[in-house]
Amino acid sequence: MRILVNFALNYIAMNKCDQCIVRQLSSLKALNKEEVIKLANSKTSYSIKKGEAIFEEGEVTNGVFCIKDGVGKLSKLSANGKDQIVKLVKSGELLGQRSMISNEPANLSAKAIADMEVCFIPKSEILHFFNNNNQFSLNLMQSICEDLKESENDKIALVQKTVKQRLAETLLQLHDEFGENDDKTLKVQLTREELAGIIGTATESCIRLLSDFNKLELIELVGKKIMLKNVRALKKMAE
Amino acid sequence: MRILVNFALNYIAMNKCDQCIVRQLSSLKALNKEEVIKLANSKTSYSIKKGEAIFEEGEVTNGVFCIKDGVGKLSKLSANGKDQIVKLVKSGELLGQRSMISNEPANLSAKAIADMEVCFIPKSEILHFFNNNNQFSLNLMQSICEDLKESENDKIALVQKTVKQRLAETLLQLHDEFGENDDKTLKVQLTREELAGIIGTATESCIRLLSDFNKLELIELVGKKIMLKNVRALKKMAE
DNA sequence: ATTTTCATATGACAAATGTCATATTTATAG
DNA sequence: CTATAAATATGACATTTGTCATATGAAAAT
Repeated sequence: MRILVNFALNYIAMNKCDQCIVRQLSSLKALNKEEVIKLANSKTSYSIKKGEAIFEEGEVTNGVFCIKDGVGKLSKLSANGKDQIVKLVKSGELLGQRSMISNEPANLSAKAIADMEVCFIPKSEILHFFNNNNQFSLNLMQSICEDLKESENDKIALVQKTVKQRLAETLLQLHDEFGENDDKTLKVQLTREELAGIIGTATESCIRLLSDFNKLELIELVGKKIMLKNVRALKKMAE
Repeated sequence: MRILVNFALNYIAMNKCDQCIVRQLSSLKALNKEEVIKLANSKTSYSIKKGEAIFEEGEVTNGVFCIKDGVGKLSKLSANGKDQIVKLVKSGELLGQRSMISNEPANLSAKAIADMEVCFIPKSEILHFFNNNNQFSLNLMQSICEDLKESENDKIALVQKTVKQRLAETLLQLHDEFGENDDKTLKVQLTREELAGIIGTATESCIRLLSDFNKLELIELVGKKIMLKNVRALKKMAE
């Protein structure tokens, strides 16, 4: 009887995580059934409203966050009050891996750009998987390596490209990564300020260039939303 | 007899790597005696003259390089012929970890800034250690996380700080990381062009600012060498 | 020793970008 | 439904930084 109940409970627990998009897309895909059950029993779920923080710069998180749904930004506030966005994160990704591995407080703040559903996995679980599942540790490593490569390339783009080029590049990336709505506008809904934060420029410069792009018919501004009209020309501009 | 010879050979082999600075400072410190012997038997050593490349962007390296001695730069050439330096590396560090883990050709070129002594460790060895030694894999992971954090902070500095601030910051970092000669000048001997490549600006701008710093007595230019004269003021300027 | 080459230095100017002021539109609170 | 606040937009201007020209100094080659 006891065994049967445990089996049922585990079955329910596992299902919660086994079907999850994060399990399918992230390093967690390497976990076996047993590990997924362990995961399902130790995680806690949260809802985060647009604008709210998952964690702030300097906070000790002691675990990682799975993004089940929504979009978030990793950013750092500068002395002059500007928020430099380092990376956008979306469903299927993990958050807070770096600080956890380094044993350091978060270097960046994580905030929701669209309403989010996240799960928290305590550090002890992740380290257990890391030490007992080579494929998981390799996956985790590869995902951090991917972040590093992207960050290095961003760094180079910041120096070697103009703001105009970086805007064109970023619009294309947002389109690629997040897709478009039925009306062909970009699915990620960023304010001009946030977009400026990604390309690393002043909000006014960003708005001005969007206007220019609009006049050149590279894009169309539909209210606050942005529609890409000439992808080929944008690609050319980005180079 | 055979056993004795093997013992002697292993003893010699191990010594080669066991006493090495890279073994003491890098992720390799987690290796046990047996693993060090395995390492010593599979590595190959190279001398690299100042200016020469260890590997070039796009090359498949299939392993990592240990830096026994010297200083190198990781950089990427831009369309307009400028060399953006992403990171400096010095003795005790590993090189090419990211590409190896990601299974990708090198994203950056590695060149010697001062004559270097390096060892090459094949990928198969590193992966073997990664899969069989948890402390090693954790160390490797932490070192990549460290690179990621640094890269993200650099990215933010590029956007939020002026060229002047970045120059001040970089001079202080070079002093911290590489130390000074007997005559108090910076030990890393970079050309103005390379220094410009680190802070991400034009060579002329870099030279001009060094002149300004010189006039303000923040630094002193001793031929091509640089001596920090007012660290406090430089720190203030960097913020 | 002298020529040639390369790194450093500085001036003059142009281009890119940031800042501040101020509309105008859109969203939010009461 | 209006009042208020916030986001978007644009102009005018200042500042920073890059580019090109050219000079000077130092190192390398002949």
